[in-house]
Amino acid sequence: MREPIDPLTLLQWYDRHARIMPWRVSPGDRCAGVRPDPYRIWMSEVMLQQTTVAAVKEYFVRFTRRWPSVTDLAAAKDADVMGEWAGLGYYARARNLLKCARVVADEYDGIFPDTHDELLKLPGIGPYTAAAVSSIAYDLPETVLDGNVERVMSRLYDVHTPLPLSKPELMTLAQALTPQERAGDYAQAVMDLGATICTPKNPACGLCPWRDPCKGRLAGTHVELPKKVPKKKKPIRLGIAYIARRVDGAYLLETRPDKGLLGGMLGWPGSEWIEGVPVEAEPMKAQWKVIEGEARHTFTHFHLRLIVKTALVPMDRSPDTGEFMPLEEFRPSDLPTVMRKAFDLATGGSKTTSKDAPRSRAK
DNA sequence: GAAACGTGGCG
DNA sequence: TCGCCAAGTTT
Repeated sequence: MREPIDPLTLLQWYDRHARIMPWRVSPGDRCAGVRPDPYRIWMSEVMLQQTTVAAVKEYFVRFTRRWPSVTDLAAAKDADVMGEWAGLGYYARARNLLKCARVVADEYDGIFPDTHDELLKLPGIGPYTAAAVSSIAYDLPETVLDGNVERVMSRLYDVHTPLPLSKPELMTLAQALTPQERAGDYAQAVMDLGATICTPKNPACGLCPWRDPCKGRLAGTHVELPKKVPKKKKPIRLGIAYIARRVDGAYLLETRPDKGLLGGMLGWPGSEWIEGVPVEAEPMKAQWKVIEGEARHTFTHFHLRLIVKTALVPMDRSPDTGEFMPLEEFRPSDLPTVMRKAFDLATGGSKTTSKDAPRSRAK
């Protein structure tokens, strides 16, 4: 061991190579005394849970423009927050985001707590996010252990124990490296390293500030680390979605229950999604017509093939399930992606991806 | 500890 | 087409 693994080496790399993000205070500005806004750090960290930076950026800008402070967010309507989150996935995050904002506004005077333990009590904040907010927003020497840090530590110390069994060991190693000074920049630096240099495939070891002391690279095993327990294969489920349009243009929609898949989101009424043949579940009496093709979508633990049926219904008939939403209140972008795919199939392939179009009237 | 929980990009 | 992966948390 000729050369110790030094956090300062990484900080120097970060000073030159830090990525620019809408929520980030660059190391230069940080040095000049600029402090990050804990509200923005918290929001970015929740959005970044299991989600790529590229996907998050747009949502982050949109959310913080619409709700600039935690008290603004706490006062928002549930449906507005869920609609704004639509498309980002893992919708329990949006429900917990709002819950957390209301707790911070009501019980913490609108100020996020700074300690790991206190942050951990808040909805939607687990060990990673608590450490991220504590270190990045408040510069306390907490250690973040996300997928990037797991990969970097596994390679740096040539850990062959598979995840998630190796987590405690990786945490110990990561904590030992965490500096007392510049803890926030250091946390972001390890994650930037993992995201841009120490990548899952084709790591750019030639550019790595920790190239020389890296035990995995020395052993030649780095590319196969971290080891992971094999994943299960995804079954295929089938379902039917019903898209009813009233003659005045209103669509029949339902708000899904808070628990479970797509909880709290807007969606088309439909059958259960099961591995066998789905049972018809028409939300109202009508001339239902099958649309040719199917909407395909993959969730975390199953593939879905969704048959879509449509109907045009008169004004004087009420549904058994769901409610008609006036055309001027309906934005396809408020739907989770699978529901938007069903809508696109029903309306003839025109893609509806933009959140830019405002509701034609607010009320 | 295991399973549930979304989505899009990439090889 | 398909599996892997991305700044995890909750139950």
